[in-house]
Amino acid sequence: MGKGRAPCCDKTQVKRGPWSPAEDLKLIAFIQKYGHENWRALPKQAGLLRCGKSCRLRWINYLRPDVKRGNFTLEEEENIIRLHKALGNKWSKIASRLPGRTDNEIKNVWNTHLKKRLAPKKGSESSADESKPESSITSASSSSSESFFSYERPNSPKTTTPCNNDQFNDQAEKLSIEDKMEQDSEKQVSNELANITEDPKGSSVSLSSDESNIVNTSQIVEHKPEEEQLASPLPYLGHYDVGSMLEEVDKPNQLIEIPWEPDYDFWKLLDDDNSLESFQSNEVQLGEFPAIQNIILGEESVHDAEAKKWSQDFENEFGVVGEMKESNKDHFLPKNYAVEPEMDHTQAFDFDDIDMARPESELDLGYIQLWSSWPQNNNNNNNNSL
DNA sequence: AAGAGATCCAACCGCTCCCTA
DNA sequence: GTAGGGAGCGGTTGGATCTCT
Repeated sequence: MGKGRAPCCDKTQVKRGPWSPAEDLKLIAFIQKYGHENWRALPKQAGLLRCGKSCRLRWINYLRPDVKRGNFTLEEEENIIRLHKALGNKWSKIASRLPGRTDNEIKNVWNTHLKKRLAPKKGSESSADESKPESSITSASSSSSESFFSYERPNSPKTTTPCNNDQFNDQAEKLSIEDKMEQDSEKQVSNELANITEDPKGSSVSLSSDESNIVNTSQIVEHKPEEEQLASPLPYLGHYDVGSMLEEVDKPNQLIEIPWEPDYDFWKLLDDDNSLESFQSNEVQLGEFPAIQNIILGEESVHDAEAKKWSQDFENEFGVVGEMKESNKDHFLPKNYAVEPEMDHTQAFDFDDIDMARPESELDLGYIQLWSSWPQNNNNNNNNSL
C-alpha cells in the first residue's frame, strides 16, 4: 500500500464547490429515474461534471425529499445529546434514529452549539471522552440541566418547552434507562430504528437498495406536512425543462450531454412583469412547484386562483417578485447556490417545451409523488437571507 | 454605516468497511 | 487469503451570513 489509495476521480476534471440549480435538477431527475446503484458512474450518466461522492453527498444531505429542513426542535436536540452519549460521534447512527435528519446536519448542530452548550458543565470532567459513549447520562444530564434548558437557539422560532427541573429529572431518568438499552448492542439500535422509520424497504417501488431512496412510496403516502416539514431546496426550479432532461437521462449506459439551462430565464421571468402575467395566465397548473408539477402531473388546465396562490407563495419564499432587477438578480439566488457560468441570457422560457405527457410507469409515479409531497412553505432558515 | 469577529453549514477530504473476484 | 474498488463515515474547511461594536 505504498502508493496509498487512488483518488476516486480526477479532481481536475470535475466541478467542485456549491451546486447549481441545474446540477441539482439533473441529479434529481436521474435518481428519480434510475436510482443510485452506482455513485461512481452516476455523474457521467447523468451528465454531471461532478465526483460521484459529491453527488452522493448532495443527494443525501440536501436533495433527498425526506430530508427535514429547518431548525432542530428541542426534542430533536435532546435526542441528539442522548444518542451522542450512547453512541459517541457515530453521526450516521444518530441520524438513523432521527428521521429526516442527516448525519452531516446533526454533526454540524452538535459541533456548533450542542457541544458548546454542554461544555461549561463538562469543564471539570474529562474532556477527552467527548466522542466516546458513556455508560450513563444520568449524572451528566442532571448537572447540565440548567444550561441545557436555558439555551435559546438564535434565529429560530422559539421552541418553548417548559424548563423546570422536575421535568428534566423525569426525562433524565427515562433517557438513562433508554441509554442502557442502547448500549446493549448496536443490533438493538437497529431494531429500534426499524420501528421508528417504519421499514423503509417495505415500499412497493424501489429503485435502489438504499433505504433513503426517494421513490419510497410509503414515505410519501405517509407524508405529514405539518410535522415533517419536508422541503424542496429548489422550489425556484420551475423554469427547467425537466421533461427534456428526463429524456436525456433515459440513457443511463451512455455518456450523455445535457445542455446547461440558463438560470437567468427564471429570474428574467420574474423580473419582467409582462412575463409574470403571462406566466400566471398561461393556463398552466401552478401548484407548489409550478412548472415541475405541470410537467410531471401533466395537468392541462389550471385555475387562476392557484396561479395567484403560487405567485404569493413564491413571493413569501423569495421576497419581492417583480422588483428584482437585472443588476441584482444574483442576490435572489438561494443561499449557497452556484451561479452557472456563461449563462445564455437570450433564451426565453417556453412553456410549450414542457413535456406534458402523463407518466405511465411506477417510476414516473414516484416522481410525481416526490415533487407533490414537498410542502409549499418550508421552514428552511436559508430563506432568511432571501 | 462599516468593519471585525463569531457563527453557521454545505461541501470536501481521506480513511475504513465491506463486497467481490 | 487477499487485492481492488465502491460506498459510507467522520473530521475539517472555507465561504456566506449574522451579530456586535
